[in-house]
Amino acid sequence: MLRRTRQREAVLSALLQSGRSLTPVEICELAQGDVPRLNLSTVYRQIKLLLEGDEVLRVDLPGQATRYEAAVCDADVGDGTHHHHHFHCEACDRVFPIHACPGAMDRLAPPGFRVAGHELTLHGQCADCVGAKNG
Amino acid sequence: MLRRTRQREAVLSALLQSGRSLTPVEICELAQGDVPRLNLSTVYRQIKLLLEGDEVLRVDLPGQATRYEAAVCDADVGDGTHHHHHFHCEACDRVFPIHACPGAMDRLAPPGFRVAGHELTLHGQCADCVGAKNG
DNA sequence: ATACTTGCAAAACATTTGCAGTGAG
DNA sequence: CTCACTGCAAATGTTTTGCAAGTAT
Repeated sequence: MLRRTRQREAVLSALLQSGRSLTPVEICELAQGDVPRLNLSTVYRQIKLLLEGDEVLRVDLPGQATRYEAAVCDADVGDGTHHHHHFHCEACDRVFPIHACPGAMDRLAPPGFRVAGHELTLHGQCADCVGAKNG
Repeated sequence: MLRRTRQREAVLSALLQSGRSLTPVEICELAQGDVPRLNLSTVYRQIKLLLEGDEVLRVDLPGQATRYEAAVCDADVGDGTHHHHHFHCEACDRVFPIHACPGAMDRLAPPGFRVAGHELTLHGQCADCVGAKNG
């Protein structure tokens, strides 16, 4: 059975409040705002529990450290689709959710292939980093 | 410039002969059949070079160690664009190149974001596996 | 001969685990 | 009171790097 602990709340809260995907280290640093002595091990243990409970999603971008995000992101569309994509900022290395989708990808696959789903990752610079560079 | 070395051959050869995705450790063990003193560091260095030359594909399955496979793209288009995407077959676990691209992704990013590029991964079942299942 | 490559060891980074102490139920 | 959870340190696993020696061109 699962206990309700401050650490658990802090981890989930960090994920929810950030509104984006976080690495375990980022989660730990954020959550330490609530629980200063929070340990990375505990973050990993909570992530594992939260994954099993489908409260967080694993975000695995090729070549990047594994990140996690709250399963119930902002305003959840009621249409049943959690579908979204990611933007990876090459400057600050943060990952943002993108609630848009070009759709109709199925045509791209070779004939005979059955497309079950897709992942799209944009990369470049986020608004913050574009701003920092130009101004 | 790139030199043609026994280690480079051995790494590529291991990938080609196995016919599947391998972890760096697996590659190293296999390639040591050709070059006994082959080192893991060298495998990683060769992988990096081979990735840049599009001779090898990275296969990143969530929760598993990163694997690599030979990018034996038959008929390679000579139109100057190396841009392509990937299809991951959930049945046979192979990765295929897709020489098509929906394009115009830049609109999907939030305002202020600068999009430098994108990666698209389709997943489902390849023609072989669809055929094997139905017939 | 030149300088890209290699092998080895050690560093850097990511994730897990043992264990004694803490705290939720 | 119990037992799951926590913090810390140390183990494990993955990938990168410094450097002297090796080798393709």
